Amino acid sequence: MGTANSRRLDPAREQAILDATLELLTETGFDRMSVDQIAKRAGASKATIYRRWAGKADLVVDLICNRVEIDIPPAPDTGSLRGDLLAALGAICDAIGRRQQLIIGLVSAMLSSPELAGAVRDHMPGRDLSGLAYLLGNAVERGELTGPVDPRALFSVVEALVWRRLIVLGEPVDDAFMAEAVDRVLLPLAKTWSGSMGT
Amino acid sequence: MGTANSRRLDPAREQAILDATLELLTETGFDRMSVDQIAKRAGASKATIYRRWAGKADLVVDLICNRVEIDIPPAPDTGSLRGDLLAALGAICDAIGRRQQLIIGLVSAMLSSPELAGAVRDHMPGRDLSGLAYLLGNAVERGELTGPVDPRALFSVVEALVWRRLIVLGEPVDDAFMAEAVDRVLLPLAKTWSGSMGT
Amino acid sequence: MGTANSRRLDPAREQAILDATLELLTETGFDRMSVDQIAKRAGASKATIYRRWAGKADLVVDLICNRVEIDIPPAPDTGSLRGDLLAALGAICDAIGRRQQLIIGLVSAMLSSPELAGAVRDHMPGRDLSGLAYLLGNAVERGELTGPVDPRALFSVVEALVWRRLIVLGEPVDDAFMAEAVDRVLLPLAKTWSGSMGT
Amino acid sequence: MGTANSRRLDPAREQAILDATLELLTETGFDRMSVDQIAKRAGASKATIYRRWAGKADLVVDLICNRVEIDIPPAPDTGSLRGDLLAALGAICDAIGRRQQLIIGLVSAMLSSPELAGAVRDHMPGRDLSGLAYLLGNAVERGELTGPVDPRALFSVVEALVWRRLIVLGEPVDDAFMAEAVDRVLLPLAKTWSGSMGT
DNA sequence: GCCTAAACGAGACGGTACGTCGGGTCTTGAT
DNA sequence: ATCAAGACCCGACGTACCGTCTCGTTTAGGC
Repeated sequence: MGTANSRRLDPAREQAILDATLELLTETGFDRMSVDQIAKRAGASKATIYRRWAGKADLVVDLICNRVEIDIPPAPDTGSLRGDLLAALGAICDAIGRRQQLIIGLVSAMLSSPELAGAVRDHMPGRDLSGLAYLLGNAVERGELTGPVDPRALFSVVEALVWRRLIVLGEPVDDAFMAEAVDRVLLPLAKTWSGSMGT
Repeated sequence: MGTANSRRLDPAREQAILDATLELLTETGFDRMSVDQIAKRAGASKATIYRRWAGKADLVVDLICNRVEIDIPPAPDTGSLRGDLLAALGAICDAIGRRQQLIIGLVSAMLSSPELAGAVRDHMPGRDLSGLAYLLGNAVERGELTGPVDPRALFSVVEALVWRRLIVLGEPVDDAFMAEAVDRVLLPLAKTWSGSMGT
Repeated sequence: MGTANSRRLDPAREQAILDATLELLTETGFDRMSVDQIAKRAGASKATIYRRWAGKADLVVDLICNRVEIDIPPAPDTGSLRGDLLAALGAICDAIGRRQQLIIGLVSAMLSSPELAGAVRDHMPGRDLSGLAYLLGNAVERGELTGPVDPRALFSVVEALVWRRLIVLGEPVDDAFMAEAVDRVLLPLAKTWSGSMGT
Repeated sequence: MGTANSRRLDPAREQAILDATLELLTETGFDRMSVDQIAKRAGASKATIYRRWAGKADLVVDLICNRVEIDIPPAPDTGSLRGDLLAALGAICDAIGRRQQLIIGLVSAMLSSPELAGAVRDHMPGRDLSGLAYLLGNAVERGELTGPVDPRALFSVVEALVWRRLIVLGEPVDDAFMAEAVDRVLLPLAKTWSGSMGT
């Protein structure tokens, strides 16, 4: 019944190792998680791990960049720009909140080695901004915005606010945060940008 | 000949250790820097280090929070809000840019232990925002802003953008970044906020 | 094109493996020689090795006991007992000297597992002592010995002296050694034993 | 109460490690004994072991060469050369028999690395042959030997016979062995040698 | 000017994790 | 059916670092 592939690294082992890493990363964090623990929990051997990844940091980076899907659910359409933004931000924050420990692990790994950080930035796939674009398009149609707004620009601000909240302030991305972010920053910016142009 | 104080921890040793830490942190980063290296370079003993600080992370935190002065030079007054904001942001980015490695070390230390992160947040003193407040006040007087703007709120956005740039993007805080931050984010927000109220 | 026998363990593979083992054993010694190396050099697979032998030690033991013929050339007949003994010992030492590394490997393997050591002792076939017997017989006929001498007993002493030289002293079995062994030990013992009885 | 020496490697730890090594070597043999086991049983850390010795082989060699005294009890004086030789050989075999496992470990270590083997041979202190010399002297006085006999030469033969018994034959050095060794080899040689000269 | 007590450098120590290597088993695809 | 290729588990290896501890020395400050 063995499903092991010969000649090729066995994908089943790979998955077991990634699963174990995910669990341990969530439970104990990056620093306190050892490669031996991962191997033991995955029922794997350390050699099997090092055959695929260069080390703990590399493993975690691969895990988060390529295996864990930061799936942000589809567009919300609540009838108002503010509601849509809140819903979208809520979805993002939800996804992040459930993986807060993971993200901290990722940052730890990136800080461990600059080369790795570069790899993360390259492989971190261009996030799907279609939801945000759709939402902003709706607002234009509704007349809430006078012109198009670049979703990438808006997202970069969202990203900045979320990271500051998590890393610098160390506080959760809760409703209060979201409300303030939308009302004080995102809505004003969207309206301003839509006035001139949407680069 | 020695200037060491008996009965009291010798401040000269402390300084030597902090200096060595600063050097090594800048040269090699947090992870690759070992306490033994610090001790050797400071001509100190590990015991002397551990007599004062709880560990590597604690040492780095203390170094950055209490010893390295993030001195943001005084207000600029260039005649326009945009110029003032650019100048102020430039000063901040300058101070940060010269200590980029340090800041990454600080983040590493904070991620290493949540308790420590809390300590950092508590001791990271409320930054001196008088310069920013002064600058915003001038803009009101000049008529560029229609009402008062909370410097803390504006600073939190600045902070968010800078951190994203450094940690997430891994790019330097250069002129292009500053110009975009001011023109696309800070000025719009300041104007919007000054219109309604100055919370 | 291949000469490989299907359906039966291919003797050619066996020989290639043994050859590679012999080479590596001679070059690097027992400990430093790995099964992977053997496989690679033989152009064989580890599975093929373990299909035939129980392990590294077993392989080496088989190699030395059954494959490498410790061929001691025929009787010399130099006209005197001393000359004959020297010639016979010379032949033995020659055969051993050329395989010194091998023998050390054998001892390593035996020390690795007592069970194996037993196997070696059982399979190390009663060496062909006919040459020695012939030589001793000649000496009796010549009158150099007053009675028969058990060649096995004499050989066991020879064996002991040779092993001590190789393992304990770590010195080669050269002419000086042989001369001393014959003159100081073997000849006296042969003469003594022939006097009383020939057990 | 701590007896630890600062600035210098603590002899107490050294002894604990050597004791543990001795135990494990006797219990499980050289190959099956791991450095981790030694460390655990000694209540020491692997670093402490590697601070002193270059590896497992080096440790074992040092243990046997410099720490375990192969104490051969004093001269016997039984009234006859045969009795004296039997008693002396008995003492040697006793000492060896109780450390058979150790000796096999030593040989394993020596075979592991030729450099080490050299070190052993150099540091293996010139055994105390005064007992044997005394015994042979007594035999001359008694008239059992007609002239002096070199104890070193006789000992080298003893050594050879004992090693062959242990390593090649893998049999214990028991009474039967001793009797045969004395009657068939040692006594004849001693008598022969004493006849001509005692070099 | 001694005497005591603290702080110091030096560095050994127990631990834990690292990344590597070798032995022996097993599966796959090709011959 | 046997083979090469090589992935796999296991467990040992030797190294590095952390944070603790103990030495013997230096340096003040109180007598």
